[in-house]
Amino acid sequence: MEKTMDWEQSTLLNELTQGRDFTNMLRKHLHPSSSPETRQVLLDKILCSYDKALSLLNCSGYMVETKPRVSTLGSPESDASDKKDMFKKRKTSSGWSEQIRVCSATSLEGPLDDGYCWRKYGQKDILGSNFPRGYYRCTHRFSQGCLAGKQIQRSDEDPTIFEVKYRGRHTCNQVSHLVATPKEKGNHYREKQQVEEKQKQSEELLLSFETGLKVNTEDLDNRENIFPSFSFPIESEEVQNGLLRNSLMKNISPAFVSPATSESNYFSVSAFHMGSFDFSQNVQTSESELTEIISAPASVTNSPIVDLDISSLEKLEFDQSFPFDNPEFFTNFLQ
DNA sequence: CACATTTGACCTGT
DNA sequence: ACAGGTCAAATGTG
Repeated sequence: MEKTMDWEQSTLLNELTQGRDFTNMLRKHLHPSSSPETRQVLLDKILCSYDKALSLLNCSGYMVETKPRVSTLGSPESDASDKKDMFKKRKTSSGWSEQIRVCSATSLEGPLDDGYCWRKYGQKDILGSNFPRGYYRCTHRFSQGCLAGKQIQRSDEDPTIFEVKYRGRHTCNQVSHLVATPKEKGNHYREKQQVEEKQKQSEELLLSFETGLKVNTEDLDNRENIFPSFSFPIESEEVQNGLLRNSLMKNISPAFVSPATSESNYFSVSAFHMGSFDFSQNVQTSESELTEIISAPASVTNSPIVDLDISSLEKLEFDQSFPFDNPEFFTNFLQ
């Protein structure tokens, strides 16, 4: 099996090379006779490549060597020595966001679906904790280079609460696949189940918005690590100045915002689609707002993801008066 | 068959 | 030495 370090370096190289190639292509399409659509597509691809490359550098938790190196993917001699290197170059063990507590009031099954496909790669008993901690990474880590990861651990004090930590951001396309297109291979059955499940959950979702989804965030000093994959479509001055924050944090219930990266709600799905505004780095949130304790009905926590038509959301451009807190909006949306 | 999960071993940082 | 994070072979699942 290939080693992480090699895979990351190879992916990084790949993304940068792609970015350069797309840039060259874009240059060829700069003359007026070329279609704007083509230029836009190329631009998107370039940005996408940069995003992935940056994710690899910043979010992976690994230091990337500067010296050029031929990919050793799959080569036999890479195994023993490279494995050592891999760990040597690992940065400190942090890099996880602060924990987000997700309450599952009646179910002990734990938070299930946050709209992303996770693959469990490990579990550890943690000293002083009654419950083991599960380690997950994005299913599309190897296919799409998505470096998002999360930890889930059941709370000692309240077993109905799950403490979730996130790392990295999603650069994969899984949500749209899950919603719109069938997979070419593999997961047919599971994904079909998920989609059907989500349709069933639409009604629950409505209820849950009215009931109030609640999430508790704790120890939020390190705010830039919170909501690592949370993105919004706009990058206006208003956003930078925190006006959007006000509209998001107050007009939308905080619960709607907080667990977006996490275990439960629709927002995480839409956020993924909505582009480039990095919530975690642009939103400054007051202590009181973030430490507010909230809890959720199990029906909500377990999987209130709904496959809304994100393009419609984009058209709304997140007007400040956008009626997120108005149940009618969702009623209309879900019909 | 192709995935995902489980779990003991291994590695790193403290 | 220990704890936390990850790997990878074995096993499970649809």
